Amino acid sequence: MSLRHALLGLLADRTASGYDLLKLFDSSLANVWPATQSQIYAELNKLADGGLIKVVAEGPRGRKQYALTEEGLTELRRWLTETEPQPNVRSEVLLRVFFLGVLSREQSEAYLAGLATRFAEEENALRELERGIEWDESDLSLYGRIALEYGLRFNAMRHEWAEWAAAQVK
Amino acid sequence: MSLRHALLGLLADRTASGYDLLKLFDSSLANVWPATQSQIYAELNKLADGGLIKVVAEGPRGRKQYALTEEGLTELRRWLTETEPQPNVRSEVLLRVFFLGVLSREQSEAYLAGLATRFAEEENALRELERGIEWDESDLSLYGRIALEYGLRFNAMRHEWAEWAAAQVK
DNA sequence: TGGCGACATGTCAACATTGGAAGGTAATCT
DNA sequence: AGATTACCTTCCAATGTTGACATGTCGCCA
Repeated sequence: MSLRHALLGLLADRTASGYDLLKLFDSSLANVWPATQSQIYAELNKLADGGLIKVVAEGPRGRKQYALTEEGLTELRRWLTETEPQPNVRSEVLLRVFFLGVLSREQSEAYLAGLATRFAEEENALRELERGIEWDESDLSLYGRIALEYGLRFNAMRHEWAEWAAAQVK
Repeated sequence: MSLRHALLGLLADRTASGYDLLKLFDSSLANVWPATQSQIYAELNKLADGGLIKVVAEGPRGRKQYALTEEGLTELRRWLTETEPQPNVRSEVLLRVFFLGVLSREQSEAYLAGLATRFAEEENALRELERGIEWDESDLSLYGRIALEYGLRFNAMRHEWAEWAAAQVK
């Protein structure tokens, strides 16, 4: 379960409430590890119970500001250095490609061409996103940029692949 | 839920038992849409209840040979042409990269270099896989090759990206 | 003929994930 | 002052996913 480590990672940078974290997930982690509000609040309570994070301040409207504890930081480092990431494996797009045989060649080609367009659009959206972010000299900026570069290269690759695939089908 | 459509897709090619499908998932779909035995057998029963597939023969040891029905094929086509694939979004690798700031620069660089190696190895494993498959002129071969090409390009891209990222950190 | 490995299906508990409902407080705008 | 919007948390039902356990049959070969 990576959600707990995602929360620890965000709290390693700065303290935050569940509500803050929810927005962080929607902005910076939306394309990496999406999470819903129910999941986040539930996990925060578990982490607090387990002593990996703690409430450092209570604000208006029942706001609870969480901070990472020593144990939490240790656990985050342990996760990074001592556990293997499980390869990201499910791809609905690829699954569909597998079964294009049930459509006509024309339909398949159109499908793949549509994918190419979509990927190009996503690449552009990421470039927009990149421009909208104020990068500084922090670690989060450095690694955030590296993650974003991954997204850019990923979409460029998929774009080219889809065009190549459409040509193959033809 | 794509599992049901994965099953429909496999049955579009030929009839098969749950056991056959289980092995197909482990071989051809392992890197695209993994599924466990419990999931497969449960879903087959639901699909049969819903009339999307039907038992066409019973063999020894309680073996049930399933085939796609007209409704099943229609549903598979509908899924392909009329529904949007939800973008493949979770990446544990990328999530980890986001939080490399809690490690030292040396550790981070080593981590990224390790990724580069891993991706290169995966690319080689896919090439092995490619050689081991007997490609014919069927649709499944055509689209299977296209899917495999995706994997090859994907790993090449990740390999280069990880090397670039390691250099950035340095 | 006894045993082993492959074949074949079914069931269950636990956890992950989604989406929504519910309930409330503080700040801001008109 | 009243309405709206943003803030903030908790709970729940439904579904997806994993891994393990249970159960039994058939074919082969030593």
